[in-house]
Amino acid sequence: MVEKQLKDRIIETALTLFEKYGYHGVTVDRIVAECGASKGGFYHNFKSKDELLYHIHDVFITYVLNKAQEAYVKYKTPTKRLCAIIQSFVRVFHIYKPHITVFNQEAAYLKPEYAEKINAKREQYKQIIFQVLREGIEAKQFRAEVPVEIAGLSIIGMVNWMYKWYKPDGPMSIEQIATAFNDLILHSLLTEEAKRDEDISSFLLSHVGDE
Amino acid sequence: MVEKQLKDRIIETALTLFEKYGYHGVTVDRIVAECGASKGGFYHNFKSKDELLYHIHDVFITYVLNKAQEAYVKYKTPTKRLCAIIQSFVRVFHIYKPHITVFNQEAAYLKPEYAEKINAKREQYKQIIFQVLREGIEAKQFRAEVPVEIAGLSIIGMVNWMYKWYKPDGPMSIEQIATAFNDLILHSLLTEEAKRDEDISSFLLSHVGDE
DNA sequence: GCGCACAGACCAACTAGTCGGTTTGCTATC
DNA sequence: GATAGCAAACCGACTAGTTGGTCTGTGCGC
Repeated sequence: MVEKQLKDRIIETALTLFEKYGYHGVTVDRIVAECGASKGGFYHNFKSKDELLYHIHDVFITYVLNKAQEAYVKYKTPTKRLCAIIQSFVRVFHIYKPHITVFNQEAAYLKPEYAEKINAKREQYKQIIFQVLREGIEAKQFRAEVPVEIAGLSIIGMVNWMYKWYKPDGPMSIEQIATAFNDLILHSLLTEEAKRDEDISSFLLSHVGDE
Repeated sequence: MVEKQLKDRIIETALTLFEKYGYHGVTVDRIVAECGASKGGFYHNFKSKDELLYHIHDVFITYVLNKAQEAYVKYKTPTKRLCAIIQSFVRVFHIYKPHITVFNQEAAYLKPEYAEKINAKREQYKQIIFQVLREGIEAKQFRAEVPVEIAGLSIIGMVNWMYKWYKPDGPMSIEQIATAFNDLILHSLLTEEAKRDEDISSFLLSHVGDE
């Protein structure tokens, strides 16, 4: 624990390089050179370059899926659940931006056996979002006309897209971004009655009753 | 015009393959084999594999940028402009889905001189969206609290993300998807007054005054 | 008979992965 | 607490296979 293990150093270096140059734009030789390791050290820790790619994917999706499940269990109303899930999703960019970039860019290059595992978790995540949206409509918090699949995929899309523009040292903090997303998303989902609910409208940037 | 030229056949084949296996997952040999051409034929039409990648990027971004500019000129109010731009954006998936997949997945592998040209157009597109959002806030059609950049990037993100899930033979038509997007986006942007405007609320799935 | 469009054998460079060997750290023994 | 023994961690030269790109042609329209 005193020193960073080689495996971690390799992952860290690989992430930085993959994020910038893409999986195929970086050779194993480059990775090991950049972190002062060797070919042998690399293949002692990973079965293949593919396994490293899988590992990066898995760390991120496992983490974010856990966070969503935690948020789902912790809160009891659809609106609160959705906001908590989105907030946790956005927050991940703070720690895992390079992972997410690789996850969104290089998934196509995962070997079938790895892709299968990752896709199963990806699918689970999607289903949680869909579930919350359905519950929200059921509970009359979200508009009945909202198409669950489109709305769910839109949410996933707009947050995931952050990997193209989010800069940790940008003008807005990660919490501000999460709040802005929640405001936009809730405005598009909530029914008029729900917006008038004090408990719910607290997630909005401005309370509709204020004017 | 009587027969499909080799260049077009190469592009078409390359697109199908790139979409499925990624740019680096497909060799030049594979492309030419699959479309009954030869190495010579390929390099007669393209300076390099990179140029083919650039060409695919350019066709799509040029097309979609034109469509956005046309929509902007054709309509005069922010809401109409935004809806028309989004509609045109979504419609592109009907024709250019493989282009868009490659565009979103493989941009990192463009050689610097090509990347520069593409990014300039990409930036232009972003600015049109931002502009319309600013105009909408100015005209009091869109809520003043809406953060222009976040909202703009969200819109671009959610539509672009379609490349991950859109299937031409899915349950919803491209027009239905466009309508659903517009409904979600307008609900998140419009002021309460604007929603009561007959002319504007016609873009919503259900008119708020109906209840 | 000239040049454009294309064919296909060939090449040089690159890269993931291997393999015999060395170092390091831990444990049991005296 | 020195030492021997041993396994895991790590090194780096080497290899086999792959791939973008070249080059010498060849057929064909005008």
